[in-house]
Amino acid sequence: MTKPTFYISTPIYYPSDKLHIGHAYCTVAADAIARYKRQTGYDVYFLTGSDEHGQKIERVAAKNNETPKQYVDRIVDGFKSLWKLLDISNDGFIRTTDEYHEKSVQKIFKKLYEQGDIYKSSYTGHYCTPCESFWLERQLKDGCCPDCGRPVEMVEEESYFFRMSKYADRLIEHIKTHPEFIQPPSRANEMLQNFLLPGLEDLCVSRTSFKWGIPVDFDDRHVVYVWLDALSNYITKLGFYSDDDSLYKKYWPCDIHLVGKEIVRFHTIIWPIMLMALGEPLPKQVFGHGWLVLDGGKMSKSKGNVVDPVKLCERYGVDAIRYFLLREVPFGADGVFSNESLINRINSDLANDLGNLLSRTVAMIGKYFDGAVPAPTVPDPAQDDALLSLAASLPAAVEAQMKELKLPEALMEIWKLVNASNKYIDVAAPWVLAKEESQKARLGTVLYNLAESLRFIAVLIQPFLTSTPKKMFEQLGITDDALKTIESLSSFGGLLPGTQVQKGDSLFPRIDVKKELEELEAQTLAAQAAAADANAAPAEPAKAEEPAAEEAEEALPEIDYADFAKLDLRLAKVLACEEVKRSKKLLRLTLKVGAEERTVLSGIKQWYQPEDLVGKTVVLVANLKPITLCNIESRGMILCASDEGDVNLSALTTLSELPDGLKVR
RNA sequence: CGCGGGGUGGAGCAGUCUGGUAGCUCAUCGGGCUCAUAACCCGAAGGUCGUGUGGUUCAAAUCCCGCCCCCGCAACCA
Repeated sequence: MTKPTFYISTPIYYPSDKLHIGHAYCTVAADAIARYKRQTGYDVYFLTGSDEHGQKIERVAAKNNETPKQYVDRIVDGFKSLWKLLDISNDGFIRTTDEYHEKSVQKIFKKLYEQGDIYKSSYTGHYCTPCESFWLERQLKDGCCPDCGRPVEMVEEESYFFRMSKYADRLIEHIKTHPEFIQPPSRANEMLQNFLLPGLEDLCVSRTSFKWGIPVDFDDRHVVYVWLDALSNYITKLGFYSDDDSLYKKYWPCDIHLVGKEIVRFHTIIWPIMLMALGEPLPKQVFGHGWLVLDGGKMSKSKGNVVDPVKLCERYGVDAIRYFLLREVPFGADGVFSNESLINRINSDLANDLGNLLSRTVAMIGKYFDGAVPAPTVPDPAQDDALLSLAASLPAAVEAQMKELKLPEALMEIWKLVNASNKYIDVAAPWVLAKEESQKARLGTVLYNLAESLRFIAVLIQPFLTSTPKKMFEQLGITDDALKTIESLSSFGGLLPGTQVQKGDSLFPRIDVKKELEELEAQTLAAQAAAADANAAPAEPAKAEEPAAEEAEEALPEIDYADFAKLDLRLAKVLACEEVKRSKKLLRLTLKVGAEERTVLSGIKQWYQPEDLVGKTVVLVANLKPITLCNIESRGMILCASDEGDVNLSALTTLSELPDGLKVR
C-alpha cells in the first residue's frame, strides 16, 4: 500500500535582510507539522525557499558593491544555515533564481498572455527619477521619495496586467463552499469583505523600471513582477511545466500553505486565481498564522528590537527555542515574545517538569537497580491506572489536536503525561518502597512505569523537539528504532526490562531568571552603545543598514528661481473646517483665496481640532494638481512645518494680518 | 457608519458557537516530600468576566441592543 501524500510549504522569504524570529516561528511550525505527518505515516514533501528578485534586492546589492546574484547567494546561505541550525527537515529549498523556476515562470506568463488573461496596458504611479523607482502612495515621505527625499512625479509605465476580475466569482464561490480553504475562518471574512466582494482590480505583473527579475521572454524590456514569480514557486519546484513533472503529479494540490497573516491575501486571492487561469487545482488550505509580537509592539528594524534566532539558539539551545515557539503562540493568533516569558517557559516546562523527571527516574533506576530497567511484576491499579490509561490515550489525543494544527494544544496533551509521571512518583513514593526489601518488586514496577512513560513522551515529542528525544532515548538506554515509532505506543509495555539506563547531562539546565535578565539587559545596553558608536563614526559599514535616509535628509539639490516661481503660493483664510468621516487623518478645509473659494484636504486631524483653524490665515499651494481623497477633491495643499517624527506640527501663517489671496514669494 | 480581531483574578490565555456552581499556565502565600536540575506533590488567597446597573430568560462571561478602549488589514497625511 502506498502512503498518502502530504505537501506543506512555508512562504519563500525575501533576502533583503537577515531572518528574524518571526520567520523562524513559521518555519519551525511547518517543520513540526511535516515531522508529525511523517511520523504518522505520510509521504511528506516540505518546501521552503527564497524569493530573490526585485528592485529592493538590486539596490541593497549595489549598496554592498555586489551583483544581485552575489548578494542573494550570500544571504540565502544564511537562510540555509539558520534552517540547519533549527533542524528544519525541508525536502526542498527553492530559489526563484533557479533556472527551472525561471523557465517555468516564463511559460506560465506566456500561456496566460496567449489565452488573454494577461494584457498590456500602462500603469501610473509616483516615480522618483534619480532612484528609478515607483512608490506607493503610502510609502512616500512628505510626498517625496522615501529613499532620497527628492520629489516624485506621476509617470506612466507600460506594464502587463493580469485579469483577476475574470475569475473573482469563481473564487468567491470556492471560498464559500470550502470553509477549510482559508484558516483561521476570520481571515476568509476579511478577504471576502475587503477585497473580493468590493471587486478585484487587475494586477500589475511586469515592470520595466528594473532588471533584476525574470525576463518576459516575448518582450524583453519587461521583467515579471513579484507575485506571479514568487507564488509560482509552489509548483515550479515540483517540476510544473518542465520535462519531469512527476513530483507535481504526486504532491499537488498542496495540503497546507503556511503563511503569515500579512500575506494571506496574496495566497488566497492572487494564487488561486493564477491556478484557475492555468486550469490547475487549488491548494487545499492556506493557513495564516499570527505573529510574535514583542512586549513593546511589533518587531521592526527601526525600533531596533529585532530578535535574532541564532543568538537565542546559542544561548538557550535549539530545542528550547523550538519548544517556546510551538508552545507559546496560539496557532493562528498573535503571541507575545519576551525574554522573561521565554526563560519561564524553559524553566518550568522543560527544566523542572521534563528534564527533572528524566533525571530523577534514571537516577532511581541507577540507585536501586544498578541501572537495569526492572520488570513490572507487581501492578497496583489504584496507583498505576491513572498513569497507564493517560499514556494509552495520548497518541489519539495528540492526533486530535494536530488534525486542527493546534500545536500548543498538542504539546499540552503530551505534558499531561509529564505531569502525571511527576505526580505518580509522589504517590508511589519509591524512596519509601526502597527501604523495605519486601517491596522491591513493587518498586521495580513503579520505576518501569516511569521509564515507559518517558519513552512515550520521547516518541511523541519527536516532531516538535529534535535533539531532546535522542538524548532521552540515550539515557533510557533505548537503541531499538522500533521502540521510537508511533506504532510502538499501541500498547504500554514496549520497553524491555533489563535495558541499561545511562545517567547523562541535564536535558535543560535551569536558568537563574534574575541573573539572566540582568545580563541580557547589560547586553542590550552594550549593543545600543555600539550601534550609537557605529552611527557616529562613519567607519566600515558593517552591514548596509539604512544610512541613506539620513544622508539625504539635509541636502536637496539646488534649484533655480525659475523652479521656485512655478509655485503659486497664496494666503488663504479658513472659512470652515470639518473632519472627514471615514478618515483618521484628514481635515476638510474650506478656504477663501481672494474672490475664490476652494476645498482643500489636509492630513492634520491629529494635531488640530477643526475649530482651531477657522478664521486663521494659512499658506496655500494654489496650483498643485488636484487630487481626490476619500471621494473629495482637494485643490491645493496648505503648508505646515513638522519635526522628524511628526510629533510637533504647525500650520504656517503670517506675522501680521493680511488679506487672503495675496501672493507669497 | 470600510473590514476583521480583542477587552475574563498580578501577567498570559481558555470558556462565548450548543446560556446553568468562572477554568488553565506563570507569579504570590501556606503545607508535604527528599528520588531529582532549591526541582516535585497538595492546598489557599485573588475576578461584580470593558461598560450601561440596558433587553431576552427561572438563569447571561455566554444571546440581543447601545457606548468606550486596544490591535491588525484596507484607505486617504497634495
